[in-house]
Amino acid sequence: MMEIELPKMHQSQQEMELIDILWRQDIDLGAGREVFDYSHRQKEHELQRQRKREEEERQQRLQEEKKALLAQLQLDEETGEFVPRAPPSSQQTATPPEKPAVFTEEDVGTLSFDECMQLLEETFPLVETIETSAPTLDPSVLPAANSSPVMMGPQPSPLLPATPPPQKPLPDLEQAWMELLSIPELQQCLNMQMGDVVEPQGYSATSTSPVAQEPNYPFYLPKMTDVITVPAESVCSSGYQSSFEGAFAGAVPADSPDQTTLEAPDLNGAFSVESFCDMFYSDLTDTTISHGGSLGVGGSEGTALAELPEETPVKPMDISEFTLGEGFASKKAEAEFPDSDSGLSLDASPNNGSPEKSTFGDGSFGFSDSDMEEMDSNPGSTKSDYSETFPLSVVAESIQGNSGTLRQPGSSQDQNVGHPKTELAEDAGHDKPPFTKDKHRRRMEARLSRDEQRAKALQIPFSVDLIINLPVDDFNEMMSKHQLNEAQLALVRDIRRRGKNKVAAQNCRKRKMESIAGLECELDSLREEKERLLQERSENDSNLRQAKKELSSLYQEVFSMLRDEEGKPYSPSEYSLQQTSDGNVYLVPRVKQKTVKTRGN
DNA sequence: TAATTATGTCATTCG
DNA sequence: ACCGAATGACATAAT
Repeated sequence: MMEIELPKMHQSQQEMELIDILWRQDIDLGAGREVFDYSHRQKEHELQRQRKREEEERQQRLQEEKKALLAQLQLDEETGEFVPRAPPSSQQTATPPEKPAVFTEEDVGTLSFDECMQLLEETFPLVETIETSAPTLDPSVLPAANSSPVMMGPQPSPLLPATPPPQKPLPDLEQAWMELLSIPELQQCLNMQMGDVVEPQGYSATSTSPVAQEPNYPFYLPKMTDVITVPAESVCSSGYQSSFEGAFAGAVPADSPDQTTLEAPDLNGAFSVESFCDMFYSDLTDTTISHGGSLGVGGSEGTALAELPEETPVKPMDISEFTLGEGFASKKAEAEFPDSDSGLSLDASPNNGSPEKSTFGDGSFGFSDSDMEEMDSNPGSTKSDYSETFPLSVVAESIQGNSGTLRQPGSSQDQNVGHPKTELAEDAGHDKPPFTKDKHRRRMEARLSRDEQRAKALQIPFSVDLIINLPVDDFNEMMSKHQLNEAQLALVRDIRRRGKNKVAAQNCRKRKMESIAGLECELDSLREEKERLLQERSENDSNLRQAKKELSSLYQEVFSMLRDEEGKPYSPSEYSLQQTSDGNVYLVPRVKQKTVKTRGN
């Protein structure tokens, strides 16, 4: 997108690096590096071809050797780190050797790959051994489930189940496999290898390192450049094959109907990436999804596989995304924000002319902050220009911090791995409007970095963060150390003011919300108290009524017991009983107010 | 398309 | 008087 133009505009090394980063992200979208730097890419292609050839040769040698003696394969592979790597170009080839490489490195004392192979050969007839590869998949799952939890790794599991059922039902082979598996040593060997294979992938999926592409070869960690250079096909193959090949070299080939008769070594060499992918995906598409593994997702888009390789190398984190195919576009978007840091490029419109920006970038101090504002406010063009002009992010100082946070989007991808299915479903749907949320994010990011853009435009030598967060003294000191023109000073002051005010506004709103929440809470408590008091009052009223009632009955009882000198009862209308503070009760005439002392307490 | 929400910014006030 | 924080009001973008 926007970034594409950058290289042309800025040739500084730093920017080139940034471009690289962007490209890695954009690669997901399907943007070829050539877009950014054609010559560079060509070089990479050449390198790739060379590597491919080398690896192919190596693989051939290995195969021959393997035929002769598997044991040697181990040694060879270990010595040659690239052997495992071979899969990228001709993925298949590496499969058998890979196991040994991984296995042998870590397990010296345990059963060697060669031994395992021998066991297999013993168990199965020569020709079938190869065919068994397909059935192997089925059994492969079993051992994993039984003994090693590692097997549960997202990638292997989906693969395994997918291949076996559709390809070939070979009951005999399965039985044989079961028998083989029953051998504890073999189990151990397989498990370990699976573990090796799976774990790295799982790890890689989350990590940003390119390793993800090459899960099978933990030792082989291609540099970013290497990864990029790897041809799309090679990557694709490596990504997938490596995942299970390590565990069951023969399995994959077996899937392909044509190659059933081939021997394991041949298979490796003969296998073309495309065929492999086709076979694989055709199967996977149906079955894998349930696994939720990244691979399963990929299955949805079998056709896209060819494209995968290109994109995958750049994005280490998601093997799962392979399958997405179209979904890549969306992923691109995600990836973009992260790095695009300023995310300025987001709004970039095709129309945007870079030239104007260049003037900007030159640091035309002419425009003040207010001017900048106007430009920002300007709907399409100006803003986009901005973004284009400084897509790469802010000042070098701030870059690190920002980029760190921004890259977390990578984490988002990681999440994708976690929930590939949903993501994929969404992504796969639309190629053209790949991201709505992305847009939002981008804009948000662009917004955040507005001041950063301005700072970049005026070539402010400080990071925005620094400008905003530095204590007054330090800030003044920093300013004094640099000679800034008026526009720069004004901008720095504005940035600091706005930045602080922004934080203050956020705090203020936060406080306000908290205050509201507190008031609501207080309101609730007051309501509760009111309720309680009302209930209490009603209880008191009822008690009071009861007391009055009892008192009245007592009064009447006492009063009725009183008699005058003649032994007649007093009339309640003429007398009443009253108790004084001292506790004495008197019979008081109601009218005359004449008191007669009846008795004392 | 209008209403709502979130956020940034400015102007002003307060300590 | 100055500075920074706090806050009301407004603008803008997104939902």
